[in-house]
Amino acid sequence: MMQRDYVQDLSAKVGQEVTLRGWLYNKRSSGKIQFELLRDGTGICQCVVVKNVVGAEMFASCDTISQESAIAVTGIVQATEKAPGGFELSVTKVDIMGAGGDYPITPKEHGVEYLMEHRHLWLRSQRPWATMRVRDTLIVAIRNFFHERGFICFDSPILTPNAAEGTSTLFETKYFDEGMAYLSQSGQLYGEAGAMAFGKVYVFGPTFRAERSKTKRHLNEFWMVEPEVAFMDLEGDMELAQEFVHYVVGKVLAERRSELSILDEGSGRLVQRCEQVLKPFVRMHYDEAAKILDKYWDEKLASGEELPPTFKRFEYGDDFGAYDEVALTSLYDAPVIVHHYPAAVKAFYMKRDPNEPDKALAMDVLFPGFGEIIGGSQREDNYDVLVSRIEEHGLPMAAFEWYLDLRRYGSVPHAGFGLGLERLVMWVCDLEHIREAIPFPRTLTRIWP
RNA sequence: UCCUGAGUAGCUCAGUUGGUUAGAGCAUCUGACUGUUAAUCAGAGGGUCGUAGGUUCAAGUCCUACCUCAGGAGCCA
Repeated sequence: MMQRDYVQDLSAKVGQEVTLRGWLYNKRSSGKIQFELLRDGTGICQCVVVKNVVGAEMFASCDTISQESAIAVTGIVQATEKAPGGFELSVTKVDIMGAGGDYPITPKEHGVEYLMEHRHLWLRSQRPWATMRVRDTLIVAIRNFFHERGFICFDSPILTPNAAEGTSTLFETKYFDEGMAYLSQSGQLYGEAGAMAFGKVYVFGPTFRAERSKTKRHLNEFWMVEPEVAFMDLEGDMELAQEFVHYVVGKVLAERRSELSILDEGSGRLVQRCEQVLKPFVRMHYDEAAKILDKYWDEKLASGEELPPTFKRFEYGDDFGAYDEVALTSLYDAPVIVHHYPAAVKAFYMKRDPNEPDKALAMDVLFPGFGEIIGGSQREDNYDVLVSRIEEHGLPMAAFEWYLDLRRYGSVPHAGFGLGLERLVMWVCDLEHIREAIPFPRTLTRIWP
């Protein structure tokens, strides 16, 4: 591979001549001196072009370079406080490799819709750049976390013959002569097969939901990581979820400080957010959470405070709505795990607590001021019970024959959870909308670019 | 699927009670400037006011329908 100089390595090359290759991010010119900001993917470097150093001809041609033109700049690395980032290049030579033309994203305000229409170019800008680097760190941390603990990566199919939970609306496509196939909405059931084969596995892949969701927390295509562990109960599941969050968010704090600083404009707010979730999680039974919410809404309603038109008062037995999750987590400084949800509002495969038959051994991890990031449960491991659950939910038994085999042959207690990658990226980066947490979002009204 | 709001220059927006030739900043082009930090300063070009219809002497502004998008709810991760 050819010798390359990158912006991120400049601190070790002060006084040396380097050639940076990248794109013109922005420039300022002042008659006989030009400041060109070169972006190479690893960072941004200010390049100083002085007329009587490079000569009138090269100076004039530099003056014509438009935003996002591809350039190779040669010069001496200088340390200076006047340059953003602390280093700049005293330019001796500039090669224009590809002209830029009228670049649609100018260094001024743009609306989100306009930026999304140019997402393929917007990714070059600072905020998406920082966000995607945080996302990358989270992905690597997720894989490392599981590998360090003896999990193996166990890919589930994306084309599946049936709905996993039988509830969500799925994308469908023709599958040769086999009828319809559906894009996977969860790898969990396959993960359970993996857990019985390998003990500890994690499924990490794209997930598809054809719901007509229209909120800032929903994508129709997103990435989900789903660990599944044999011989683990709900208690172990909650411990794993906490350890997992601490590990991956800890990696962001260790490796992506400068990206967080770009995202919060140097306020340090994002670091504080991350440190919040490194605390021990608050755990509470659904009944306790329900009591707290009852009191919370009673007081709110009594105070006469105006509530949003879509507000619906929580009642015991309900799953939590968006307002409930935000309300509950606002009372604590750390994530909250709610467990033992009413079985009626949860999926068929979740095991019920023998001591509280109307409650599922399920848990959700709720992040402060945000809501659900993780949902998990101990799975039903008894063959007869599982069969009757499938019947109760009106699901086609034949489709679950292979799944039932897992209970026919050496069934054991097991548990797991699912975490939406983009929800985590969104929370860590404090994004306004989840669509900024993935390179090319797929939402109800967007499948382009 | 339900509720709310918005569409005016390439982009972000202003546009009063309906009233002359629809404005600003940025971007683009021309010029000035040797330390700029979204550089600044002077000038120029740039518009079927989402679409269709209606009211009126007169519509960006009022009315009706439609289209598109955004925000919120539900569904969930």
